[in-house]
Amino acid sequence: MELIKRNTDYALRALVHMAEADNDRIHPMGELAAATGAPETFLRKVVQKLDAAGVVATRRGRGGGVCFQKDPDAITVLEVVEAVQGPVAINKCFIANRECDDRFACLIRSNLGGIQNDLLELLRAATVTNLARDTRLPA
Amino acid sequence: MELIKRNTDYALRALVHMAEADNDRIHPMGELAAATGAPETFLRKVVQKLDAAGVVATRRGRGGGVCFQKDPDAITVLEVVEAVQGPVAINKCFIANRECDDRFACLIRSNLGGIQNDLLELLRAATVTNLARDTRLPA
DNA sequence: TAAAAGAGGACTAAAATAGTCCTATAACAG
DNA sequence: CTGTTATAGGACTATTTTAGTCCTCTTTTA
Ligand code: FES
Ligand code: FES
Repeated sequence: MELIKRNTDYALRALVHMAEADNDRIHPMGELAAATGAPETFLRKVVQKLDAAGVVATRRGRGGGVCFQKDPDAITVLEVVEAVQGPVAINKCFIANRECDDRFACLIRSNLGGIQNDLLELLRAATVTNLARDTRLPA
Repeated sequence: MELIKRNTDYALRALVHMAEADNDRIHPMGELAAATGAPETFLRKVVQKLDAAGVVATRRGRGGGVCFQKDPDAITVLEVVEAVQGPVAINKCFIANRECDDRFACLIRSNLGGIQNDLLELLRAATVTNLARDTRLPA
């Protein structure tokens, strides 16, 4: 099982690419598709979601493309994942309030709850800028 | 996206049920199916994997069923998930070594690596016994 | 030795993921 | 004011994963 699906992977690659090719340049989809290895038509859909989430902005027409709407420092991995894939949860019952019948219900749920929170925190702690700089190297 | 799929959910429910109905009793599949709400034929497959992983032991024939092979204190959520669903990863490249072309490859991977480890640690920290006792209540 | 129980493989159904295609709309250059 | 370049967005399809069923076989013990 992978937490990050293809669409989010593409999104992260695109954002990292944009963060590397510094500043406020506008990046046409074609460039992003080439840079990420994603099919352009598919990447479009992904970027549309990032746009809807306010992570990037897009412009149509000649000279159009994609640019950051938020500072890449402030874009967390969690918000990218949620924008592109939808909610992240350790178990179904943390997304919709189903799957719970009286007996097991809240023992498992309440104890997994801690893990759920920690998981989200983990994803919230990493930003696009983090991903774009190799943190393995000494500062 | 849910980290824990139905099969693992059933497995955890069954294990929690066994841990609650204390000691070394042998639990027939029918009982576990009723207790978990899982279709019995499906639960069988799940239990077989727990068996293969050495988490539980099974006995055939009259009076047969399922019992713990490991102390429920020592059974981590991670090992249940891995036994039933297979490997857990934040991204595909942490399972198989694909999906990586030179450019993005290791920046993203190396930085997500930390999250990957933390995630596994999180799942390793919780045991079946933990799940069976409501940790919200004061000690 | 028959009934009760799990083993295991082949199969099917449903849902999520990944991707395509086609038409429309926006921006700008000439 | 029109053609070209670009994204928007919906409908569609293909592939893969998840979930579940079914049937036959073996083990165990009353
Ligand atoms: S809320 Fe999911 S098993 Fe109880
Ligand atoms: S290893 Fe997965 S994107 Fe580089």
